[in-house]
Amino acid sequence: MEHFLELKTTKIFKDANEFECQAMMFCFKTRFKTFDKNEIIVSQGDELEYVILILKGAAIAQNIDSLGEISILSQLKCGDTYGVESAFAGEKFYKDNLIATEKSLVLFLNTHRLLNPCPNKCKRHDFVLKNLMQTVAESSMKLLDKLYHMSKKSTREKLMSYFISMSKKSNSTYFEIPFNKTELANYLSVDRSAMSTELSKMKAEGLIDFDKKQYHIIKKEL
Amino acid sequence: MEHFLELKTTKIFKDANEFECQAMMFCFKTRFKTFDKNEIIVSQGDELEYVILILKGAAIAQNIDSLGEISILSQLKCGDTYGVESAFAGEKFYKDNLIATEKSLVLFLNTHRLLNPCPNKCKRHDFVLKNLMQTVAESSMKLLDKLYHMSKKSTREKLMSYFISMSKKSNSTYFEIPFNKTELANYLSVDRSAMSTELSKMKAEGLIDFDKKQYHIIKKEL
DNA sequence: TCCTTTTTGTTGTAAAAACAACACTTTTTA
DNA sequence: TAAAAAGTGTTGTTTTTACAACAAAAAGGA
Repeated sequence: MEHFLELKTTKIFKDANEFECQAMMFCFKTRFKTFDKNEIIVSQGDELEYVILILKGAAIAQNIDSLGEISILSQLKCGDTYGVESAFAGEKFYKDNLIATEKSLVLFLNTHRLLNPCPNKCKRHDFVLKNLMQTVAESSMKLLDKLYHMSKKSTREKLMSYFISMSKKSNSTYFEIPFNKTELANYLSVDRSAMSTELSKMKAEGLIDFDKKQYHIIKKEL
Repeated sequence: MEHFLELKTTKIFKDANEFECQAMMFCFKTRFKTFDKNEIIVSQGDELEYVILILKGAAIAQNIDSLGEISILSQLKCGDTYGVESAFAGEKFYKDNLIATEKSLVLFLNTHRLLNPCPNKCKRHDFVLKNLMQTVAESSMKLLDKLYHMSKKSTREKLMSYFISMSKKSNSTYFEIPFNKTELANYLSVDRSAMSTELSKMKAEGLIDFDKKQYHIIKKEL
């Protein structure tokens, strides 16, 4: 089957064998399509007919607000989906432009077929739904985490909140974060240079230590 | 059937008739329980065995971090659920204390029964899952909205971003918001008095007008 | 109705963050 | 490997925000 290897690595289809995948491609009226760098995968405001699954490459979701300002809301990697929440929430249109940031292979899954009972009663359909549910739930919890850090007043508190949560996840005061400094500042919605200054202060005060993406919480204080 | 009227008003069970509800109470190993004001419904760190559905009353989810600081993460009303995202994401423990803020009636639904195929193959089980999926997706989109507003740098931008989004939802420059000023400040994570000052300025500059919870965008500018 | 509580707007001050500009380092890629 | 690009830390300045304290208005309860 075409692209089975890529499907197998995604959270959504990880449980299914080649035959089942093949069958589900019909269930979900899927189609594969490749996009070049900077090509638009879906456009903000277009009818939400398909949920998107990135199989190769990467993409960004960018939103243009009514003041004309562009903001990048998320970065999608292999295995990531776009539009699932919107589809399940009953939205009719895409909320963002989805743009390939490199040559990408994308799978389109028909939202109607996804949301409604499978006409073929295929066994694996329920697993896919459960997997989708899991990814939605996980992304929701990630949003909650981010919100929790961002709701802190000062940059230092935002940083500490994030570090403590990362420290908990790795069960150690030593941990690695998935961001460089610039990305961390974006994640926490603070000015990069101001954050850099604060990090240096915290290091000087002996609260934390860090090198590249490696961090160490020494004292849990503010 | 006991408490059918309350169940019927929730998003989760809205599709089901009394007989089906009755059947599902067995499927999900549910139990009803009443709580007095300030009683703890579930405790942070306890095993996540049940998803909670508030049928009467109200509750708050409060989180105590490792610095001992308490923060209120959400306020639950009738029909609201707690723990669904955690359950579907495979979390093992409750992330917060859930505390009744008034005399409340609560339904507990067994997470294992919810997540796995129904042994009774009851017809409505899938609808409940779909409804749950919808509520999770909707709450996820609400979080995204909030995050979008909060990521703006200045208080004025946060306010404008929120107002524009509320205006879009009601298809009018006149709209009502679900918050009083204090609650709005909490929602946007800004200081109430600073926000009050900013609102007054915006009114004086002729950008917006407001009275109580009624707002009007006059000019979409900053 | 009156009294109490909550909500709201205002002000001044202190603290913090954004911003801009720069040098230096690391990473990428041609 | 050299050149270009991206990332990082530092500084000083300006702007914004948080904080605190208060009075007035509105809402709720007895």
